[in-house]
Amino acid sequence: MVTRVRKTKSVDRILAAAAELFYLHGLRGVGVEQVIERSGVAKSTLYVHFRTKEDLVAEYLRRTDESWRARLRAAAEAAGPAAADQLVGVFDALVDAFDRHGFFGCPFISAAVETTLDSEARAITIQHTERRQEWLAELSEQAGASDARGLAQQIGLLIDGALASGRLLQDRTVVDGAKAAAGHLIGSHLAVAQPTSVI
Amino acid sequence: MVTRVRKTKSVDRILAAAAELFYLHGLRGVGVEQVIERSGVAKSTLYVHFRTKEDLVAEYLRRTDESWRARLRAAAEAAGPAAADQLVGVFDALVDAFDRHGFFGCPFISAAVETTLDSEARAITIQHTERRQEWLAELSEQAGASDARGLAQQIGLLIDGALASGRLLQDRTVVDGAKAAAGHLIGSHLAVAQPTSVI
DNA sequence: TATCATACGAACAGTTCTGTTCGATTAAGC
DNA sequence: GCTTAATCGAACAGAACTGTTCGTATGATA
Repeated sequence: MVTRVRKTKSVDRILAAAAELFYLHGLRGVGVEQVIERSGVAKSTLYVHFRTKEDLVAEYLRRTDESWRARLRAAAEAAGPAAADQLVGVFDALVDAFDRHGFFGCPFISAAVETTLDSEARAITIQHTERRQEWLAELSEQAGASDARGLAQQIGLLIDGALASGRLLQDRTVVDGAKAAAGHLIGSHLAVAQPTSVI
Repeated sequence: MVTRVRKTKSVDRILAAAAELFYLHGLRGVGVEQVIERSGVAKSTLYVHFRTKEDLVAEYLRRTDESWRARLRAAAEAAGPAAADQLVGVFDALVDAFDRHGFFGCPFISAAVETTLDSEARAITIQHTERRQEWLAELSEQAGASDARGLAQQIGLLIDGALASGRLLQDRTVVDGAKAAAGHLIGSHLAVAQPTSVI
């Protein structure tokens, strides 16, 4: 049992170090040497748990997929019961991320750039995006948008744009701008669905 | 004179090859060896014209800055004389880019991920974005937006989002979605400025 | 024809990176 | 106390990458 605990600790320390480093410097900007130094494990230990660096990257992305979508969901739910409010609330997750540790984008922006077309990493990244979009489309539908997938796509664009620009400019107003834009877009889509409200 | 021509040809061939390769595989995903193989020049020739790989990357980004902004401008002007139409027309540049050679994002999304904070490449990238935003803000002001910088920022988010998502998903509908979203956002901003039009 | 800049090509140095190997060590379970 | 699984550490192999060097070739100009 305790052996199990030790084993888990090693893997977790590796993945925690990898997450920090990959997040800051990108997938290709971090070598396994840096990961082992930061995590404090021996290189041979790392290669016991991960066959290649690619495997490590893939596992890192899998974990990040879940935690990142969980954060988006949590931010949405914190915005209240109305689906329209939740769609706007999603952006509070970006605000939080920015305030917590500067802003280096969600790791999937990096992954979209730094992975080859045929890699497992890219497959995971695409799946992450699709899951996110599916969820945003559900929310959009609950909010009463006539073109739920279209609204979801536009909100997704704002999220990705904020992550990319935020990383580059290190300017938190982009996140606020994204949130405001989302509000406008949701308003536009619902106005079409419920013509009574505006026109 | 002819020596000048030859010299220019070498540099241009190097930069053309670099542009293609960097665009497809990212800055860190391309080695100088690949650049010289593709351009057909000797390695020593490359290092005559560029002191380091970093210098090559910087020059590549400088040229791309100009050509990319020129394309955005051309697409905007092709949309007609009205500033509001031009703001929407900007996205036709993305449509064109997608149709021409698949879609791998503008190189500055890659550069935002793959450059270190203190690099010249990042400085050029930031400057590129600022110039683009300044221009978008001018257009927004001409269109009569009350918060021109705010509108420009939101349009910029859509552009960057489309570039990032488009690269990942290879789906051209994201560009159409971005364009539609821009239309909505411009409408919202102008509605505030000119209350007579909607409410 | 002599000169000068440009480019070539091929070898080489030095670093960094991924991945391997293996004997020594630690600690928990029986 | 013995066994077993996990870890360590340190060396090593092999590849890839950046950057250098230098003798040679080419071609335009004077």
